[in-house]
Amino acid sequence: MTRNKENSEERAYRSIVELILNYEYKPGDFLLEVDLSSRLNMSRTPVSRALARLVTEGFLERMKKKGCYIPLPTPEDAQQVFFAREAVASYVASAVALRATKNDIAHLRGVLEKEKQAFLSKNKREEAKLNEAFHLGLARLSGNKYLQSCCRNLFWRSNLYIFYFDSFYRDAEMPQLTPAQHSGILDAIEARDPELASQLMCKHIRRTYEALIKMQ
Amino acid sequence: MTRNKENSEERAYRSIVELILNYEYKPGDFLLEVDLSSRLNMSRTPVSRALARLVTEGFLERMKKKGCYIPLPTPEDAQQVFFAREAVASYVASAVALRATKNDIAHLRGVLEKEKQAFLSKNKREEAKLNEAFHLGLARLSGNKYLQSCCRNLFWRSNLYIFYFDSFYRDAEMPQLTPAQHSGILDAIEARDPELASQLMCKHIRRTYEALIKMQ
DNA sequence: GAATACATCTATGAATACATTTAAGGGTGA
DNA sequence: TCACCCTTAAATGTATTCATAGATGTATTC
Repeated sequence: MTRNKENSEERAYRSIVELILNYEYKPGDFLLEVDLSSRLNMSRTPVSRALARLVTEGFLERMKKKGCYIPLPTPEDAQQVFFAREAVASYVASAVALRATKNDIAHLRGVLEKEKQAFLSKNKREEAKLNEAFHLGLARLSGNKYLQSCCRNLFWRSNLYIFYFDSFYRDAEMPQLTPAQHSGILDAIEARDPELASQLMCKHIRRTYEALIKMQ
Repeated sequence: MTRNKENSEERAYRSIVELILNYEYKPGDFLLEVDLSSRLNMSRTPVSRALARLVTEGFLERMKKKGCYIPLPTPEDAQQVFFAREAVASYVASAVALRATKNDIAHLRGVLEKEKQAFLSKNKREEAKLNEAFHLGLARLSGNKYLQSCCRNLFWRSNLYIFYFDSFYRDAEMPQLTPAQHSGILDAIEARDPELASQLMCKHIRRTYEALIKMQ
């Protein structure tokens, strides 16, 4: 498989996400096209297109003639994001329980193993990455590209909250039972129990949400 | 409420959708930027951006350096789209059952009334429009902008199939129990029965899907 | 002193010119 | 005849330039 060279828009897209994930911008900050284009050594065009994509994906918001910005987290919005995630991710979990091969499951077990280690070593960045790998991995295994893209968008948006609160409450540990919960979901999938998998996923997301609002 | 002037990208977006809905393009056709820009009397820029948006929304697909095109319907893809719609729309229906006001319900009843009339007069274009109004109306009433946008994207994509098959099988009536099914869903919502509403929505979408594949 | 009209500034919106990629077609050699 | 490569044209990708909306500040008038 030849890895095809990515174009500027793609690079812009990835770079912008990376910048956000590295706390270079905080919610409410405007991501200005000229700033970004000079920062990324390219013209405004690909930057502008990348931003537009991030907006339609729900990762950013935009005010006309003002710019794109990282959405300000609000309790209502968080509630909506996590509720939507519950809806989609639980469906995904049940679908995966019906479809996943032994190989798929083994792969996810590997992710969970690394996640546990990251959790023990308190490597939050790595933890977040592996959390994403787990959830988006499941989405991929659903075999449904539409559910996958919904999941992806919702996951990112919800991660915004985790990132945001995490950065302001670094001391306050998220009550991190995440790896254990993930493990339970995967067990249900391995047992080919769609109902249980769906239910556990729902609970998992709800708990994450509840942990979040308690931190506030 | 001052109706704010829409910009070129927006106009391009709406025009392109309109062109597709009027069968000016068929699945597999490339929507070329230059063609569209001359057709819509604007430069390539807003057209290109509108197309990009339609692609990220899943309405169109793109081959690099070749163009954007209306996706070729395949049974597998149809299955995925409708399955995803089931997942999201059923959740929406249950949410609406818990939230809708008398006013909301009255509004939807109005839509259904018109839909019935359109059905009786065999005005397919109008029917499709009102079908959209019903489903996207529900999505809006879910009060969850994320579910709403998922619904919207999935609905449009699924409509592609309805449009496509409809245009090739104009004689073969879709076994149109749609208005009756919509009515049942709305009844369940009015009765504040989220479980039933969700279930009926699921069935409704599945039936639409099954009617579709039978036509093939 | 407040309100309104006007100027200005900044960032995006749009048009245009230029570069690059890639699919496709034709030619060539095995 | 088939496979491979080279050419080329067509469409997008990118840079640049110009236009414009929206916000903010400022002066003028009542």
